[in-house]
Amino acid sequence: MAHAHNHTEPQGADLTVAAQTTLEKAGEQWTTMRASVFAALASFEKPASAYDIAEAVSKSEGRRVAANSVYRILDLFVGANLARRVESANAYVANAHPDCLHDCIFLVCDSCGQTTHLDNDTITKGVRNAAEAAGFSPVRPVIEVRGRCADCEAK
Amino acid sequence: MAHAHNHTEPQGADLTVAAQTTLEKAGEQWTTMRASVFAALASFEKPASAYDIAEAVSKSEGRRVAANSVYRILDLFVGANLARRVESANAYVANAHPDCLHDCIFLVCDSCGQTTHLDNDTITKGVRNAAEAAGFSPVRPVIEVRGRCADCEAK
DNA sequence: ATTAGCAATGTAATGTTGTATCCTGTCAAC
DNA sequence: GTTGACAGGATACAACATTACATTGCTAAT
Repeated sequence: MAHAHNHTEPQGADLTVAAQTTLEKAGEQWTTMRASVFAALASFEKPASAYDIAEAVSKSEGRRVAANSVYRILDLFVGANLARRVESANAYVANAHPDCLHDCIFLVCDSCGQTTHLDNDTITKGVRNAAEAAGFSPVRPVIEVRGRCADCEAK
Repeated sequence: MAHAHNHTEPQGADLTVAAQTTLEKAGEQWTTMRASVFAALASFEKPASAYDIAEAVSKSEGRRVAANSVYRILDLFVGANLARRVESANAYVANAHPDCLHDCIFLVCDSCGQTTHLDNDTITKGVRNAAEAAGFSPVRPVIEVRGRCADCEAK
Protein backbone atom coordinates (compact mmCIF):
# COMPACT_ATOMS: atom_id res chain seq x y z
CA MET A 1 0.00 0.00 0.00
CA ALA A 2 1.27 3.37 -0.94
CA HIS A 3 0.08 5.00 2.22
CA ALA A 4 -1.39 3.40 5.28
CA HIS A 5 -4.78 4.81 6.03
CA ASN A 6 -5.13 5.32 9.68
CA HIS A 7 -7.79 7.89 8.94
CA THR A 8 -8.27 9.31 12.35
CA GLU A 9 -11.12 11.49 11.21
CA PRO A 10 -10.54 15.14 11.93
CA GLN A 11 -13.55 16.61 13.64
CA GLY A 12 -14.87 20.02 14.48
CA ALA A 13 -12.13 22.58 14.61
CA ASP A 14 -9.48 20.22 13.27
CA LEU A 15 -11.60 19.37 10.29
CA THR A 16 -12.16 23.03 9.57
CA VAL A 17 -8.48 23.73 9.74
CA ALA A 18 -7.75 20.85 7.40
CA ALA A 19 -10.34 22.17 4.97
CA GLN A 20 -8.99 25.68 5.08
CA THR A 21 -5.44 24.49 4.53
CA THR A 22 -6.43 22.37 1.59
CA LEU A 23 -8.46 25.08 -0.03
CA GLU A 24 -5.71 27.63 0.32
CA LYS A 25 -3.19 25.19 -1.04
CA ALA A 26 -5.42 24.95 -4.08
CA GLY A 27 -5.02 28.69 -4.52
CA GLU A 28 -8.47 29.63 -3.34
CA GLN A 29 -9.53 31.95 -0.57
CA TRP A 30 -10.98 30.83 2.72
CA THR A 31 -13.64 33.50 3.12
CA THR A 32 -16.12 33.86 5.92
CA MET A 33 -18.90 32.76 3.61
CA ARG A 34 -16.98 29.63 2.66
CA ALA A 35 -16.20 28.94 6.26
CA SER A 36 -19.91 29.23 7.10
CA VAL A 37 -20.91 26.89 4.32
CA PHE A 38 -18.29 24.39 5.34
CA ALA A 39 -19.33 24.58 8.97
CA ALA A 40 -22.95 24.05 8.04
CA LEU A 41 -22.08 21.15 5.79
CA ALA A 42 -19.95 19.51 8.47
CA SER A 43 -22.62 20.02 11.10
CA PHE A 44 -25.03 17.73 9.30
CA GLU A 45 -24.54 14.11 10.06
CA LYS A 46 -26.31 13.11 6.90
CA PRO A 47 -25.85 14.33 3.36
CA ALA A 48 -27.23 17.83 3.08
CA SER A 49 -28.78 19.45 0.05
CA ALA A 50 -27.66 22.86 -1.08
CA TYR A 51 -30.97 24.20 0.17
CA ASP A 52 -30.50 22.61 3.57
CA ILE A 53 -27.18 24.36 3.81
CA ALA A 54 -28.56 27.65 2.57
CA GLU A 55 -31.16 27.47 5.30
CA ALA A 56 -28.66 26.57 7.99
CA VAL A 57 -26.32 29.37 6.99
CA SER A 58 -29.20 31.83 6.74
CA LYS A 59 -30.19 30.96 10.28
CA SER A 60 -26.70 31.15 11.71
CA GLU A 61 -25.89 34.40 9.91
CA GLY A 62 -29.24 35.99 10.58
CA ARG A 63 -29.68 36.96 6.95
CA ARG A 64 -30.97 35.34 3.86
CA VAL A 65 -28.38 33.37 1.89
CA ALA A 66 -29.46 32.30 -1.57
CA ALA A 67 -29.09 28.76 -2.81
CA ASN A 68 -27.03 29.69 -5.81
CA SER A 69 -24.30 31.13 -3.64
CA VAL A 70 -24.22 27.86 -1.79
CA TYR A 71 -24.02 25.93 -5.03
CA ARG A 72 -21.05 27.96 -6.18
CA ILE A 73 -19.24 27.24 -2.99
CA LEU A 74 -20.16 23.58 -2.96
CA ASP A 75 -18.88 23.21 -6.50
CA LEU A 76 -15.66 24.79 -5.40
CA PHE A 77 -15.47 22.43 -2.45
CA VAL A 78 -16.11 19.39 -4.59
CA GLY A 79 -13.44 20.54 -7.01
CA ALA A 80 -10.97 20.94 -4.16
CA ASN A 81 -11.98 17.63 -2.56
CA LEU A 82 -13.33 19.29 0.57
CA ALA A 83 -16.74 17.85 -0.13
CA ARG A 84 -18.34 15.13 -2.14
CA ARG A 85 -21.62 14.95 -3.93
CA VAL A 86 -23.84 11.96 -3.26
CA GLU A 87 -25.50 11.57 -6.64
CA SER A 88 -28.27 9.25 -5.65
CA ALA A 89 -29.34 11.68 -2.91
CA ASN A 90 -28.76 15.01 -4.65
CA ALA A 91 -26.81 16.03 -1.62
CA TYR A 92 -23.36 16.76 -0.30
CA VAL A 93 -21.12 15.57 2.50
CA ALA A 94 -17.98 17.06 3.95
CA ASN A 95 -14.85 15.10 3.20
CA ALA A 96 -13.04 14.19 6.39
CA HIS A 97 -9.62 13.89 4.77
CA PRO A 98 -9.41 16.31 1.89
CA ASP A 99 -5.71 15.75 1.51
CA CYS A 100 -5.98 12.24 0.14
CA LEU A 101 -7.75 11.45 -3.05
CA HIS A 102 -9.99 8.44 -3.42
CA ASP A 103 -12.80 7.31 -5.56
CA CYS A 104 -15.04 6.59 -2.68
CA ILE A 105 -18.03 4.44 -2.01
CA PHE A 106 -21.09 5.70 -0.17
CA LEU A 107 -23.50 3.50 1.70
CA VAL A 108 -26.79 5.34 1.95
CA CYS A 109 -29.46 4.07 4.31
CA ASP A 110 -32.88 4.37 2.70
CA SER A 111 -34.46 4.21 6.10
CA CYS A 112 -32.62 6.83 8.16
CA GLY A 113 -30.53 8.61 5.55
CA GLN A 114 -27.32 7.94 7.43
CA THR A 115 -24.48 7.75 4.95
CA THR A 116 -21.14 6.13 5.53
CA HIS A 117 -18.14 6.22 3.37
CA LEU A 118 -15.78 3.46 2.32
CA ASP A 119 -12.44 3.64 0.62
CA ASN A 120 -11.69 0.47 -1.21
CA ASP A 121 -9.18 1.03 -3.94
CA THR A 122 -9.40 -2.53 -5.15
CA ILE A 123 -13.02 -2.07 -6.07
CA THR A 124 -12.66 1.38 -7.50
CA LYS A 125 -9.71 0.33 -9.59
CA GLY A 126 -11.75 -2.58 -10.84
CA VAL A 127 -14.44 -0.16 -11.92
CA ARG A 128 -11.98 2.15 -13.63
CA ASN A 129 -10.33 -0.78 -15.39
CA ALA A 130 -13.62 -2.17 -16.59
CA ALA A 131 -14.55 1.23 -17.99
CA GLU A 132 -11.21 1.56 -19.74
CA ALA A 133 -11.54 -1.93 -21.18
CA ALA A 134 -14.75 -0.71 -22.77
CA GLY A 135 -12.88 2.12 -24.48
CA PHE A 136 -14.07 4.66 -21.96
CA SER A 137 -11.91 7.25 -20.27
CA PRO A 138 -13.14 7.30 -16.73
CA VAL A 139 -13.01 10.55 -14.90
CA ARG A 140 -15.30 10.18 -11.97
CA PRO A 141 -16.69 6.88 -10.77
CA VAL A 142 -19.94 7.15 -8.86
CA ILE A 143 -20.23 4.19 -6.54
CA GLU A 144 -23.05 4.26 -4.07
CA VAL A 145 -25.09 1.58 -2.40
CA ARG A 146 -28.66 2.09 -1.31
CA GLY A 147 -29.86 -0.21 1.43
CA ARG A 148 -30.28 -0.35 5.17
CA CYS A 149 -27.66 0.46 7.74
CA ALA A 150 -26.87 -1.88 10.63
CA ASP A 151 -28.87 0.20 13.11
CA CYS A 152 -32.01 0.24 11.04
CA GLU A 153 -31.61 -3.41 10.18
CA ALA A 154 -31.46 -4.26 13.89
CA LYS A 155 -34.81 -2.58 14.55
CA MET B 1 -20.17 -18.55 -15.04
CA ALA B 2 -23.68 -19.43 -14.17
CA HIS B 3 -25.10 -18.38 -17.48
CA ALA B 4 -23.19 -17.38 -20.55
CA HIS B 5 -24.23 -13.96 -21.62
CA ASN B 6 -24.46 -13.83 -25.31
CA HIS B 7 -26.79 -10.89 -24.94
CA THR B 8 -27.94 -10.51 -28.45
CA GLU B 9 -29.73 -7.32 -27.67
CA PRO B 10 -33.37 -7.42 -28.60
CA GLN B 11 -34.24 -4.38 -30.64
CA GLY B 12 -37.37 -2.67 -31.87
CA ALA B 13 -40.30 -5.02 -31.96
CA ASP B 14 -38.44 -7.85 -30.26
CA LEU B 15 -37.48 -5.61 -27.41
CA THR B 16 -41.06 -4.48 -27.01
CA VAL B 17 -42.29 -8.04 -26.95
CA ALA B 18 -39.71 -8.96 -24.35
CA ALA B 19 -40.78 -5.99 -22.25
CA GLN B 20 -44.45 -6.85 -22.51
CA THR B 21 -43.83 -10.46 -21.62
CA THR B 22 -41.78 -9.54 -18.60
CA LEU B 23 -44.27 -7.02 -17.34
CA GLU B 24 -47.16 -9.40 -17.69
CA LYS B 25 -45.23 -12.12 -15.97
CA ALA B 26 -44.85 -9.69 -13.09
CA GLY B 27 -48.63 -9.51 -12.89
CA GLU B 28 -48.96 -6.06 -14.40
CA GLN B 29 -50.91 -4.93 -17.40
CA TRP B 30 -49.39 -3.95 -20.70
CA THR B 31 -51.57 -0.97 -21.51
CA THR B 32 -51.36 1.28 -24.53
CA MET B 33 -50.03 4.06 -22.34
CA ARG B 34 -47.29 1.81 -21.00
CA ALA B 35 -46.49 0.63 -24.48
CA SER B 36 -46.16 4.24 -25.63
CA VAL B 37 -43.90 5.13 -22.76
CA PHE B 38 -41.75 2.12 -23.36
CA ALA B 39 -41.54 2.87 -27.08
CA ALA B 40 -40.53 6.44 -26.38
CA LEU B 41 -37.95 5.36 -23.85
CA ALA B 42 -36.48 2.80 -26.20
CA SER B 43 -36.39 5.27 -29.07
CA PHE B 44 -33.90 7.48 -27.29
CA GLU B 45 -30.33 6.44 -27.72
CA LYS B 46 -29.30 8.31 -24.62
CA PRO B 47 -30.82 8.31 -21.17
CA ALA B 48 -34.09 10.21 -21.26
CA SER B 49 -35.65 12.24 -18.49
CA ALA B 50 -39.27 11.73 -17.56
CA TYR B 51 -40.01 15.08 -19.18
CA ASP B 52 -38.27 14.06 -22.40
CA ILE B 53 -40.49 11.02 -22.51
CA ALA B 54 -43.61 12.97 -21.65
CA GLU B 55 -42.85 15.26 -24.55
CA ALA B 56 -42.17 12.42 -26.96
CA VAL B 57 -45.35 10.60 -26.01
CA SER B 58 -47.35 13.82 -26.18
CA LYS B 59 -46.12 14.34 -29.70
CA SER B 60 -46.75 10.81 -30.88
CA GLU B 61 -50.19 10.65 -29.31
CA GLY B 62 -51.23 14.13 -30.32
CA ARG B 63 -52.35 14.98 -26.80
CA ARG B 64 -50.76 16.27 -23.68
CA VAL B 65 -49.32 13.63 -21.37
CA ALA B 66 -48.32 14.85 -17.93
CA ALA B 67 -45.01 14.14 -16.30
CA ASN B 68 -46.45 12.39 -13.30
CA SER B 69 -48.11 9.75 -15.44
CA VAL B 70 -44.76 9.10 -16.98
CA TYR B 71 -43.10 8.92 -13.58
CA ARG B 72 -45.63 6.38 -12.41
CA ILE B 73 -45.00 4.18 -15.38
CA LEU B 74 -41.23 4.58 -15.19
CA ASP B 75 -41.30 3.57 -11.55
CA LEU B 76 -43.26 0.51 -12.52
CA PHE B 77 -40.76 -0.27 -15.26
CA VAL B 78 -37.82 0.10 -12.95
CA GLY B 79 -39.50 -2.16 -10.45
CA ALA B 80 -40.07 -4.77 -13.11
CA ASN B 81 -36.55 -4.40 -14.53
CA LEU B 82 -37.77 -3.07 -17.85
CA ALA B 83 -35.90 0.14 -17.31
CA ARG B 84 -33.10 1.51 -15.21
CA ARG B 85 -32.56 4.86 -13.66
CA VAL B 86 -29.22 6.57 -14.25
CA GLU B 87 -28.84 8.43 -10.97
CA SER B 88 -26.08 10.75 -11.98
CA ALA B 89 -28.11 11.91 -14.96
CA ASN B 90 -31.63 12.00 -13.48
CA ALA B 91 -32.71 9.94 -16.42
CA TYR B 92 -33.84 6.52 -17.53
CA VAL B 93 -32.81 3.89 -20.05
CA ALA B 94 -34.64 0.87 -21.40
CA ASN B 95 -33.24 -2.43 -20.28
CA ALA B 96 -32.40 -4.61 -23.24
CA HIS B 97 -32.72 -7.88 -21.34
CA PRO B 98 -35.34 -7.50 -18.67
CA ASP B 99 -35.39 -11.21 -18.00
CA CYS B 100 -32.00 -11.35 -16.36
CA LEU B 101 -31.16 -9.44 -13.24
CA HIS B 102 -27.88 -7.65 -12.79
CA ASP B 103 -26.48 -4.86 -10.79
CA CYS B 104 -25.26 -2.99 -13.76
CA ILE B 105 -22.64 -0.41 -14.46
CA PHE B 106 -23.29 2.64 -16.60
CA LEU B 107 -20.61 4.54 -18.46
CA VAL B 108 -21.90 8.04 -19.08
CA CYS B 109 -20.08 10.28 -21.51
CA ASP B 110 -19.95 13.84 -20.18
CA SER B 111 -19.32 15.09 -23.65
CA CYS B 112 -22.05 13.51 -25.79
CA GLY B 113 -24.29 11.92 -23.19
CA GLN B 114 -24.00 8.50 -24.78
CA THR B 115 -24.41 5.87 -22.09
CA THR B 116 -23.28 2.30 -22.30
CA HIS B 117 -23.99 -0.47 -19.96
CA LEU B 118 -21.71 -3.11 -18.53
CA ASP B 119 -22.53 -6.24 -16.63
CA ASN B 120 -19.64 -7.30 -14.47
CA ASP B 121 -20.76 -9.45 -11.65
CA THR B 122 -17.29 -9.67 -10.18
CA ILE B 123 -17.27 -5.95 -9.54
CA THR B 124 -20.82 -5.68 -8.40
CA LYS B 125 -20.38 -8.59 -6.03
CA GLY B 126 -17.30 -6.89 -4.67
CA VAL B 127 -19.35 -3.80 -3.98
CA ARG B 128 -22.12 -5.74 -2.29
CA ASN B 129 -19.61 -7.65 -0.20
CA ALA B 130 -17.82 -4.51 0.89
CA ALA B 131 -21.13 -2.99 1.92
CA GLU B 132 -22.09 -6.08 3.88
CA ALA B 133 -18.71 -6.16 5.57
CA ALA B 134 -19.53 -2.68 6.84
CA GLY B 135 -22.73 -3.96 8.42
CA PHE B 136 -24.87 -2.63 5.65
CA SER B 137 -27.65 -4.53 3.88
CA PRO B 138 -27.23 -3.59 0.27
CA VAL B 139 -30.32 -3.38 -1.80
CA ARG B 140 -29.42 -1.42 -4.85
CA PRO B 141 -25.86 -0.63 -5.84
CA VAL B 142 -25.49 2.45 -7.99
CA ILE B 143 -22.38 2.12 -10.07
CA GLU B 144 -21.84 4.71 -12.74
CA VAL B 145 -18.77 6.16 -14.32
CA ARG B 146 -18.64 9.68 -15.71
CA GLY B 147 -15.98 10.27 -18.32
CA ARG B 148 -15.52 10.36 -22.06
CA CYS B 149 -16.55 7.69 -24.52
CA ALA B 150 -14.15 6.32 -27.12
CA ASP B 151 -15.71 8.42 -29.91
CA CYS B 152 -15.42 11.69 -28.06
CA GLU B 153 -11.95 10.83 -26.88
CA ALA B 154 -10.86 10.25 -30.49
CA LYS B 155 -11.94 13.74 -31.54
C1' DA C 1 -79.03 -3.67 -15.35
C1' DT C 2 -77.17 -1.63 -11.40
C1' DT C 3 -73.83 -0.93 -8.29
C1' DA C 4 -69.46 -1.36 -5.88
C1' DG C 5 -64.70 -1.83 -6.20
C1' DC C 6 -60.41 -1.33 -8.22
C1' DA C 7 -56.57 -0.22 -11.26
C1' DA C 8 -54.92 3.09 -14.55
C1' DT C 9 -54.73 7.49 -15.98
C1' DG C 10 -55.77 12.55 -16.05
C1' DT C 11 -55.50 17.28 -13.96
C1' DA C 12 -53.57 20.67 -11.26
C1' DA C 13 -50.79 22.34 -8.01
C1' DT C 14 -46.71 22.41 -5.56
C1' DG C 15 -42.16 21.17 -3.89
C1' DT C 16 -37.24 20.44 -4.75
C1' DT C 17 -32.98 20.89 -7.16
C1' DG C 18 -30.01 23.38 -10.27
C1' DT C 19 -28.49 27.41 -13.61
C1' DA C 20 -28.10 31.82 -15.81
C1' DT C 21 -27.63 36.65 -15.75
C1' DC C 22 -26.60 40.74 -14.14
C1' DC C 23 -25.09 43.67 -10.45
C1' DT C 24 -22.46 45.26 -6.23
C1' DG C 25 -18.67 45.40 -2.86
C1' DT C 26 -13.96 44.82 -1.75
C1' DC C 27 -9.25 44.89 -2.32
C1' DA C 28 -4.86 45.06 -4.49
C1' DA C 29 -1.93 46.85 -8.45
C1' DC C 30 -0.78 50.43 -10.94
C1' DG D 1 -8.21 57.41 -7.86
C1' DT D 2 -8.87 54.27 -11.59
C1' DT D 3 -8.79 49.65 -13.13
C1' DG D 4 -9.21 44.78 -12.93
C1' DA D 5 -10.15 40.56 -10.65
C1' DC D 6 -12.97 37.97 -7.90
C1' DA D 7 -16.46 36.78 -4.18
C1' DG D 8 -20.92 37.07 -3.45
C1' DG D 9 -25.96 39.02 -3.75
C1' DA D 10 -30.49 39.37 -6.21
C1' DT D 11 -33.60 37.73 -9.30
C1' DA D 12 -35.47 34.87 -12.39
C1' DC D 13 -36.14 30.70 -14.39
C1' DA D 14 -35.41 25.80 -15.94
C1' DA D 15 -35.43 21.03 -14.82
C1' DC D 16 -36.75 17.31 -11.98
C1' DA D 17 -40.13 15.08 -8.84
C1' DT D 18 -44.19 14.42 -5.85
C1' DT D 19 -48.85 15.03 -4.00
C1' DA D 20 -53.84 15.17 -3.81
C1' DC D 21 -57.76 14.47 -5.92
C1' DA D 22 -60.93 13.56 -9.96
C1' DT D 23 -62.19 10.64 -13.83
C1' DT D 24 -62.47 6.61 -16.69
C1' DG D 25 -63.24 2.00 -17.76
C1' DC D 26 -63.37 -2.66 -16.53
C1' DT D 27 -65.12 -6.52 -13.82
C1' DA D 28 -67.55 -9.01 -10.33
C1' DA D 29 -71.43 -9.33 -7.11
C1' DT D 30 -76.09 -8.46 -6.55
